[in-house]
Amino acid sequence: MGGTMDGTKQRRRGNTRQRIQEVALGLFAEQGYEKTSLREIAERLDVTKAALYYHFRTKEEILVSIFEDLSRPIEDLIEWGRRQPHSLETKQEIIRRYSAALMEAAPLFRFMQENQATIRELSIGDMFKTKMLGLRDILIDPDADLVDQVRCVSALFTLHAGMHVLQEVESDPGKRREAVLEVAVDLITQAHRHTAGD
Amino acid sequence: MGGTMDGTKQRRRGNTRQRIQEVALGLFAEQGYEKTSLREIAERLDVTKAALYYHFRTKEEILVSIFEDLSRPIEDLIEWGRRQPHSLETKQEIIRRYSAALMEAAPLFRFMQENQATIRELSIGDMFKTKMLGLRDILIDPDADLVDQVRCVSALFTLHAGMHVLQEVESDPGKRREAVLEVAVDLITQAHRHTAGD
Amino acid sequence: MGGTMDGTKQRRRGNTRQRIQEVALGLFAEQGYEKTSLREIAERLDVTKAALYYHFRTKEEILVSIFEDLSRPIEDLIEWGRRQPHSLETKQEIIRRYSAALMEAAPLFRFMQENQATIRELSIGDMFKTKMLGLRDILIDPDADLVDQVRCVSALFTLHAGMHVLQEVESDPGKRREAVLEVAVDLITQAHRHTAGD
Amino acid sequence: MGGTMDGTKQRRRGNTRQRIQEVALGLFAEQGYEKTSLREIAERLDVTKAALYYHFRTKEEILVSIFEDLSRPIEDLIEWGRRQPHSLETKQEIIRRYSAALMEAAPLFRFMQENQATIRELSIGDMFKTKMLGLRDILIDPDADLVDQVRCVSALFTLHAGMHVLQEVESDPGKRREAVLEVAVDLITQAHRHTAGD
DNA sequence: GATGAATGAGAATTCATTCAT
DNA sequence: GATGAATGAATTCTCATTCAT
Repeated sequence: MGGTMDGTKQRRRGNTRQRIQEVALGLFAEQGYEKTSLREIAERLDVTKAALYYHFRTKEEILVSIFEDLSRPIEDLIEWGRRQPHSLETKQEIIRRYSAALMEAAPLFRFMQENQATIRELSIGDMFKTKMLGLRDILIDPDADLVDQVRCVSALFTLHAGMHVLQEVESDPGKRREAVLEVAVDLITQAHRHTAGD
Repeated sequence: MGGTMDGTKQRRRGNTRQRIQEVALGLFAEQGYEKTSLREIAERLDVTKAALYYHFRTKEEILVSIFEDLSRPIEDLIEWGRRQPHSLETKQEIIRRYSAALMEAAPLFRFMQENQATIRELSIGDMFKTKMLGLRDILIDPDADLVDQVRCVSALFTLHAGMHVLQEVESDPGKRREAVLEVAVDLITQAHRHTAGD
Repeated sequence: MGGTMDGTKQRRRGNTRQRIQEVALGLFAEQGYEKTSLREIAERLDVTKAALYYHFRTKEEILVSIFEDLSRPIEDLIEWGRRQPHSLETKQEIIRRYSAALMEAAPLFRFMQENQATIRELSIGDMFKTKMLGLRDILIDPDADLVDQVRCVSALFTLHAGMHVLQEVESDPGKRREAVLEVAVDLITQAHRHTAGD
Repeated sequence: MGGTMDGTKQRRRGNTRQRIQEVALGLFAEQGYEKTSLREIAERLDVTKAALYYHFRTKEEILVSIFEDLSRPIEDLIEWGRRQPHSLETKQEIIRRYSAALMEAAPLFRFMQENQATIRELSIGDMFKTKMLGLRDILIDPDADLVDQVRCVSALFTLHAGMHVLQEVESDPGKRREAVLEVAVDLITQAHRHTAGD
């Protein structure tokens, strides 16, 4: 009251929307979407539930907005990939960039991996599926052997899952990521070679 | 069968517990654990909610009982694996048998994959984690390169995820499974060769 | 199974009804009537809920039967008191015998004291009230001063409540009872003297 | 009152919390705590059950809040008593004031007397016990004869119980209270005289 | 940009009770 | 003398959502 202003209350100005997204994503990733209530989100932000409704029309919209904001890099990547020749180099680069994008938005993707059942019912389920199919179409040659198609998918899964596993074996996330990346690139490469006869 | 009467109501006798498990697993896999209410399960069985509570003490107990019953083959497999030499042949056989076990209890494992966030909070989360670590300890050589360790984990993930993907590319589940299996075995084999110098 | 018989199962023969009453009273006194479920009673007896219904028609009937069985001495006491002259000696004797009767059926009376709200709604509420009025009519002279009437009621309450209090001050229940008895007799005596001018 | 509108719906504003407490206490006292459901309370207030949960987190919290609000005078009394000399006059005054305090919050204390079993399990059980022990410590001389200690406790019980009894004998609550008070003061006085040799 | 008060729908769970065997 | 299986009605409680202020 009076004074020059600073500190908690003031910093809040205008970025409540984003703070909601951050806190919500944190809780969604930690506990799951259904187990996270709006009350909990509001409490952690020290606002009322009604305040959330000023910024978002529904609970689902909070999630959708997070997804839209955080998945843009992946969208861009796919866009980029589409315009490249489907060469081995491109594929390898896609894998590398995809891995980087996953890391950037790690909580979101952890959430998506652990809440597939929920997501399937929600609108982002379709959005995500569409994106993944876009990726797949770049990586997978439609003429390829079924086994090689599986390899491509496996590469993708390896990236997705690799982030959260093996934490006891290797604690340095950088090294872990590198190893995961190597396996993924390897799988893609094998798949490509068989088909292209390269 | 035979005798004075049969039909729906009579056949029910004594197998309600199992019917609950079946229906519940179906719904859990389809909609997720939290989105499936006991009302829904009861309605589908044409009994009252209270009847469910005669057979199980909580909603969670229904899930736990399903898990315990259906995951026994995997437990047996791990037990078997532990007593074998950690040779390449053993590892390959483990992968093959594991794949078969996953298929046997496909709905359960689909459920587990799609509801990880839920499961993590529940008691079966720990049970499952323990089992997976048991499997990993058989497949992974502790001296192996980190990359090869990732390959082993990747093989496991490929099996898990492979069942539910690529349905548009190859509609025959048998062929799909074979392809998935080949990729997994391949990954395991690569990992083993590097380490064993075979 | 065959043999001479002994031990738990055999001893049960024919006295299940009574065992139900005992266990039920124990739980009713400990936790209250409403918080004690038939499931709990059955579990403690290692029989099924349905077995309780072989012996009693309702939950309330269990309580009623306990009350009827255990409050008979008090009924007898009142009967006896009615036929005596309403002299001081009689009143003192009534108090003494009543105190003894309360001790005999301590759990029942503890239960009744701590569950008055419940009992009021149940049929034993009326039974009990009738009995207490009977007692009162013997102890209280209708011509007596209001204050002396209160003294008589107070004597009764002192007996009822005195059993469960002062446990920290005096751990010997015998001494406690004696002290309580002395106060009660004293109150009755005062009340009688004033009225009778004795 | 003044302004454009009034009447039932408007008057409600802002005092719902208190109205819940009033209605709840009424029902708790009439029927007992367990037999009173939140549905009943809500219906009587013409709000939904959920509205109760906006104001109180649990059913128990409703009771606790009532207890805290209504038992403050007693707390104050004990505080006051602690600072006085433990003379006969103080003790008599305590009894008088305690009696007045009981009348002020009669429904609460009737409830507490008739639902002891319930209260024992709830958190207010301990709060109440602590208060009563505080009172006792003022009234009872630790060197006193056991019988005199009983007299003090008996005085307290007489006050508590006296309010609800003898309604058929004397219908004027004022006179009843006076008579009860006299007996209680008498008991305290006797106890004090013996010990102090006054 | 947010709050206070409330709702309607629904969740899991518990209970006394019933009845064919 | 007792059980196994089930029911119907109720209970406490939680949630996403709304809206006047």
